[in-house]
Amino acid sequence: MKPKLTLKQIARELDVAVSTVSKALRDSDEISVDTRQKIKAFAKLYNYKPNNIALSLKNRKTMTIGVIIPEIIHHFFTTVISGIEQVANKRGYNVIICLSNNSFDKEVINMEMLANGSTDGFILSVAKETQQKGDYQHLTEVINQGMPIVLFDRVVDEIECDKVIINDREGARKAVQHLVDIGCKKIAIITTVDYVSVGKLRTVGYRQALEKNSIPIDENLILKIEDVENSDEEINRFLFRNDVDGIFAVNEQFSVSAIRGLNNRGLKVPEDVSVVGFTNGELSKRFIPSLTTVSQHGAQMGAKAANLLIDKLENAVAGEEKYTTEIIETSLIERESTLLNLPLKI
Amino acid sequence: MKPKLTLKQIARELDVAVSTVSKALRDSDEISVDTRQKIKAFAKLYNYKPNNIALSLKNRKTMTIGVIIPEIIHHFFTTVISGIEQVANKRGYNVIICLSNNSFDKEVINMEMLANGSTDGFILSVAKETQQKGDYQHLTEVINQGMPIVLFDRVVDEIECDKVIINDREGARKAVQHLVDIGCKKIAIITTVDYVSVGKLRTVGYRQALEKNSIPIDENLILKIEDVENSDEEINRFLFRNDVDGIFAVNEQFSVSAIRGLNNRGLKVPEDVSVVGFTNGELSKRFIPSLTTVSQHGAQMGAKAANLLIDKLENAVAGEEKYTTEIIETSLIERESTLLNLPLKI
DNA sequence: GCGCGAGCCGAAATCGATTTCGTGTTGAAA
DNA sequence: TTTCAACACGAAATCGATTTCGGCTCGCGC
Repeated sequence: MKPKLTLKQIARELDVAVSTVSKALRDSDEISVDTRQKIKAFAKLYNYKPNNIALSLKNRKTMTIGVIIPEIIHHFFTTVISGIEQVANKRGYNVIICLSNNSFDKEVINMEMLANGSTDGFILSVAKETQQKGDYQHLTEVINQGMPIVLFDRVVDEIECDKVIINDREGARKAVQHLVDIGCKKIAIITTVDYVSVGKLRTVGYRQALEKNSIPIDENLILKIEDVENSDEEINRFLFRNDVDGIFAVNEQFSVSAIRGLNNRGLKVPEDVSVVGFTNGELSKRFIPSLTTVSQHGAQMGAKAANLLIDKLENAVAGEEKYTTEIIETSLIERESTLLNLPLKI
Repeated sequence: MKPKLTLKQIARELDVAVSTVSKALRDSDEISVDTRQKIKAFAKLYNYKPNNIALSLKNRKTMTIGVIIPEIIHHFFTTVISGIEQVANKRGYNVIICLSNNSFDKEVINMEMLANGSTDGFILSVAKETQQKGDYQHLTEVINQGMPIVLFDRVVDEIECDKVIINDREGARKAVQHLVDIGCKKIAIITTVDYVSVGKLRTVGYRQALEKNSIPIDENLILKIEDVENSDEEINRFLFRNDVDGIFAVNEQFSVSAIRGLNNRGLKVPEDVSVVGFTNGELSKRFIPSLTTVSQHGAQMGAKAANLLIDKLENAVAGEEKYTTEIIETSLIERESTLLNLPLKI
């Protein structure tokens, strides 16, 4: 077990000064070619790598970005992470990921932990509890310290910073329009409570689509799930007391719960009822029937967020006060859950 | 935008020495109670937080652990991460996550990036390409530098270090035994190529279970998928040329592909064929029929790995050379895909 | 009144690297 | 021979915090 090689050790070994070694390794022409080659050869031989911590301290930047997400269970977030990772690594940055588990406290703790020198900036999607609470002090504090933040997906209007969101309202509108197009008359929505920003927006899109097609909105057909853990029974009861021919569900879980509920009632998808979901995850692709769904292009979102953040980091002085909000458009992926009598496809 | 507060600034502001401030904040009795209170009050007021980078440099430890996983798509890995995160945070450590995307090169690059001071140790599951290549230099090098490593799931026998694995062979055996118990006679396995360690072990478990029950092993019923991306057609063809009444698939993807293939042939699960999968993910829980599956207890695995690593970090001098291999037992979760005529349940 | 010890505090080294500035040597030009 | 520039390299400050060690002041005892 050899402890790691430092500049000082190289200097001692070669009987030169530390500064000489440093300069030689960075190819400064202040150092003679001879000495440079000798030092570089030595360094290569013993596999010298500069200590990142020392560099971070000296340069006052860490070259890492912190990502905080509510949960990793949702496939959507994993795709976003992939996007962030790709861009960050390409541009020379590391990525630290922390989970808030949708807890306000853990979100705050994580941010504090990372803000004290560990990262140069943040990419985050706020916890459900944080949205409910409406307390964004930890965000403003970090921003005030001069750390750039990029919010994505679950964003906060009150905070001024770069944001990347998907067009939830329009995505929902497209989904419902698709249901209308294939002939559905009684379309239900299974959504979340309103304080979850994306759920709210998708509900708005649902209403707009119906209005546009002059379909009266039946408030009984709007199901807002409060307790996500036990959504199954609630959805089941909902489907037993309402007759529908189309369902728009704002996530994968609700979609399959709906299908199961319909099955319980003896109804089949897509023969009796058509279903459109949100989030193009494994579940949607592989379910039987495979799910027509609104794809959020998570990787693209992550890439965008990373680019925004790094741009800000590297032009810290230049364009100070301009914040942008990027909107990622969705696309509807048609699959079996809204098709009749078509050959199976994935 | 106020730049962050440092000890030096506090010292200047209060007209004392830097060392006094430092000691006061750490409650050293070298400093009078008066001064201590004054300094602490000031620090609290201006929300002073020590710079982690400086601490890392000084203490020669970063209090963060690096996690490198092949892919985040598999739900299994996300559960492991949750387990790691929980333990690490509880014990005061940060977690950096990097993805290798199953690429050998990216795995090496990530490790080098993190090894130079960013982390105190690693938890990793090696990339598929790395297992295929059999090149583990990057691992030995890091270990030689005195950095502890914990390998999990896809481990490498040639490397001496702590390991956490699940009992793949036994898990597979249980799964196949279950198929035998419910009356299956012709049981197929859909598995991976042999260089993926876990796939190989699960195949061994399959063989053992059959032998134990005196069922002759039909090599035609062993399907090794090479091209995971396009496994669907291969599985489909396999099911058209073989008559089976039970299928053991080594991951979720293969399970649902199999069910789809059976449906294509007009066979139903579980009425005509029973299916057992591996990995207790969202897909298994929510699929219709929901999948009987071998649960790997990923969170438990991650927690174990994190504890092993941190133990090693904190007893660096004491127990140097003792490496343990923890085995996480699996459990079989019975669901609809192996049940006949039972009420739906999740 | 002097000395000694306790109580408080400050200077400086340290972690590992970069960078500015200074210094010594050499050569050539005057 | 003197002087000055170019060249090669070294010393030291710096980033932010900790910690050792040394020193000052005051009070108390003799």
